[in-house]
Amino acid sequence: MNAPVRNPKSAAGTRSDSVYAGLRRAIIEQALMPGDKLTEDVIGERFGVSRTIVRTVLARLHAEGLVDMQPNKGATIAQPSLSEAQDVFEARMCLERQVLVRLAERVTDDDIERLQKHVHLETKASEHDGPAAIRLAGEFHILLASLSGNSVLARYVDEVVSRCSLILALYSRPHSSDCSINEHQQIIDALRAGNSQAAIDAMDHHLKAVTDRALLSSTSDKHRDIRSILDRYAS
Amino acid sequence: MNAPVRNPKSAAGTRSDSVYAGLRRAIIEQALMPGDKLTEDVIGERFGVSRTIVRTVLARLHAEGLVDMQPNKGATIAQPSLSEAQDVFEARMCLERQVLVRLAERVTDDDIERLQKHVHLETKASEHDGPAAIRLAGEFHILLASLSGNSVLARYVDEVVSRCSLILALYSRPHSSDCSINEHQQIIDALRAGNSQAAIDAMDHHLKAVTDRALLSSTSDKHRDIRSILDRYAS
DNA sequence: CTCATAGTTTTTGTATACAATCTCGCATAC
DNA sequence: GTATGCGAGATTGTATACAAAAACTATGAG
Repeated sequence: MNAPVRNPKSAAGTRSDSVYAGLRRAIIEQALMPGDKLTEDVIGERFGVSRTIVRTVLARLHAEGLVDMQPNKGATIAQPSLSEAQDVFEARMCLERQVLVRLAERVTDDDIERLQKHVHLETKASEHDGPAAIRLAGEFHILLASLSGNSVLARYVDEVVSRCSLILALYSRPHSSDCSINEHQQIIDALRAGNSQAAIDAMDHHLKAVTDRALLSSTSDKHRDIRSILDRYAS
Repeated sequence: MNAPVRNPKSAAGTRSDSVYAGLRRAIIEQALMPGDKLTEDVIGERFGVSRTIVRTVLARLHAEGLVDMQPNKGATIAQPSLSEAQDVFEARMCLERQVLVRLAERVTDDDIERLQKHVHLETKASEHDGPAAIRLAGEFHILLASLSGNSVLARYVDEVVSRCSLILALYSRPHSSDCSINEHQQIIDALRAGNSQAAIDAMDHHLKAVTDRALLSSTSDKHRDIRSILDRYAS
């Protein structure tokens, strides 16, 4: 039923990793929308694991701010309030600035090339694959953070970027990526030139543009059936 | 066996919260030392809960970087490498600066008073209660972050400060608090005067002093028996 | 028609059972 | 004496069982 994936990545559980990855991707790509109910049985059934595993995964996603949990009422995709959203953006700005400060003084040609390659990927995906484009836009920032060489910074950036996907799903037009690829290119160019201040300015401008897109749209339907969606992410 | 604590705090589980709090405090106060084995059965027995609960708690502590987990080998109190330690300190510096930037422009007299009260607590504890002094020193920074009004910042500061306790346990003299109370007072004074730059400078100096205390001492014994320690934290 | 209510079904919280894996001691060979 | 296997016991990974709580449905009163 499920491929015997061996992902010797990091955490405790072993089988939970694939469920975690799938669910997370579904959220990031905005296939699952804020407010959607995450029933343990449903997820377990679709991914071919028991509730024990699902529960671990949901707790993890909750810790990252991607799902809300209420005692005795279960889990839903998080619906950050406007104030939470602002907090996330401010923290993100602070963290990504530090990433650029580090990168400016230690980025290698190899790093630049990887970044450039990623932007090409983004460009390609932007033309036909909506969901992947959203994910890739975020992953550019995650790649930056990971290249910075500070694992703590990398983890936190990963988290805030993911939460931003959620925020955009809530407050912006549906399926909008949170990044114009052009601005990513500007950051790379500034880094290549060794101009840390320009890179930071570009990032500031970039994130400010994203923040301003808060326009409050639909709060989603009552009880969507997530079964068919999960199937696409249970690979 | 266990007090029926009702802690309607935040997360998913209900009973797990008290185990989480107890275990966390034991780590912060350096009663449990880096490397100590955290056997699920032992913890469950001491806290009067099943392994299911313990497992949730350990996963949560792992996500926060306080415990290491290896597949099929279980959990131990985290032993951050020197490089991880540096990453934590750098992230902490970055986050706490932002906290002060925010505080400088919105701190109230009431906030100042709470901070001042906390430092008094620290002073009192420093004279007789070693473990509590360590915890209170960290909690000063957590209080600062929570007063900043940014929940994301607050959560991350909480995390890095906790990890710093661990780092100090590993690399500094045993039972040393990571803060001289005097420096906390300087930060309060700067905030009271509305001098944000002075506050940030004081914080920079403060954290730099902490960072420099990395001196690498003992890596702890092979297999300590944590049972008696847990009893003190299973209240 | 709206509201309240009782009973049924669904879903969550927790404990426990069982298999897979690891640890450690002990015997044996070299 | 050191190293190599082997086996008993301990520990973890996962599924399942069961009780408590919530959600839903349908019925009846006003």
